[in-house]
Amino acid sequence: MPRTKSYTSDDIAQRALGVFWANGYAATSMAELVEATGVSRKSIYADYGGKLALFVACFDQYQNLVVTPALRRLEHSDAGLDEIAAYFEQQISLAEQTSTPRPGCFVGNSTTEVAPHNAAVAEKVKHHNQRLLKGFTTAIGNAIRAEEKPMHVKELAEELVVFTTGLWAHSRIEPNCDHLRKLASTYLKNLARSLA
Amino acid sequence: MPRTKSYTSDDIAQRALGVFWANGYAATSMAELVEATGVSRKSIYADYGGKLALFVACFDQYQNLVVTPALRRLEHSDAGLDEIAAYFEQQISLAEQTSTPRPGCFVGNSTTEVAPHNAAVAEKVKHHNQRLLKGFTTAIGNAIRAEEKPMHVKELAEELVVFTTGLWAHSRIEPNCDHLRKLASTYLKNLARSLA
DNA sequence: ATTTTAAGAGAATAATCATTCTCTTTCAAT
DNA sequence: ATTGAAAGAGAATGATTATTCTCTTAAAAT
Repeated sequence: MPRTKSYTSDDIAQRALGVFWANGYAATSMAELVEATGVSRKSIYADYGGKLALFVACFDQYQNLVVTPALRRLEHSDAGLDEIAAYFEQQISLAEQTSTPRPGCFVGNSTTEVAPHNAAVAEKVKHHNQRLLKGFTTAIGNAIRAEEKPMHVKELAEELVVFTTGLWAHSRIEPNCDHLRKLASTYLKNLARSLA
Repeated sequence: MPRTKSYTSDDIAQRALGVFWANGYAATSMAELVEATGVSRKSIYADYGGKLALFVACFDQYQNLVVTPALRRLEHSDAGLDEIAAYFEQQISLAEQTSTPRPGCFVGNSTTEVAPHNAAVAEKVKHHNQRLLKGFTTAIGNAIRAEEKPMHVKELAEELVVFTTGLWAHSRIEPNCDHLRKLASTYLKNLARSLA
């Protein structure tokens, strides 16, 4: 009778994510993916059909493995500025485990490298940004005292998404993670001041 | 006697810049460069030796053709927040002449796509960011009234550099330039408020 | 007009992969 | 032990594309 599979498609994508994240799409070869996943070309092609499809699947893995854990505290209805800070700290401490050139944010990298050429990737990028925006919006909304006017919460959250994109881009070539921490905390400090 | 050259090396790089900027490094072929520059392979290779060297040369062209004009007002010793706004407006109105996927910022794109793999490009990126930082630092410094404490001018300027990087990344996939304008003006409005 | 070098056109070359194919090996169920 | 699908190893295949080469054309100076 048939031998049972020793790994799932997700296993492949999880391991492929690490390579794509570190090197980008174009600079990652199938040979590297075979090596990094420990799975033969035959099986990769059987499960995904090709390099691009595998890359797209990595977005879901990135959400599961990186984004969801990082947003764990932020994605509660009572989250506030501390939970935004926790998101930054989580991602920076992750970056700290690598050295320059750091991987940065898989989504941010794909925004410039792949999304302009590929609709499926562009869609995933948009979805990620909306997820981030939603978390930031909740947190900033909660940080405003109820008796205050609603201000422009959505606007401030959008600003923060843009800043975040820039921060992870800088993280690629910034060797000093404490500098990244400083950038994040200064931004949040000023944000808090503007809400007071 | 010898025929004189009908174009300079800079002519080649200027035109190549447009292609690299729109498509990125990897997705630009020599065939496209030959077509876009109107210069034969022979001459491109004679002047630059290869695709990567040409790409690196495009950084200087980007400075000359795009960055320097955009920073014209900002790079005066008496520039202030209005001159920062002028930089944003200049770049956004440039973006407005294209449609999504927009080219974004040539330097920002290279930060994620090429700089991690290439030291020469990483150096150019760093240089550009320092140029931007210097202009922002001057402008923010001038915007603080003399009788105020010096605050953290450098820090605020660094924040703004990060935000700027993020903004141009977003510009790649944001169809609505007025939205980019809003993001920039809101940031500056809050910055002004924090200086008051 | 002739010479001389610049520059082009575009055909070869070569290298680099993504993808496919062939041939084994492995393992689980009988 | 045998069988049958699951994977693997890694050799072809094919496409793409950077780079080089050959041959021709163009124009400027004499």
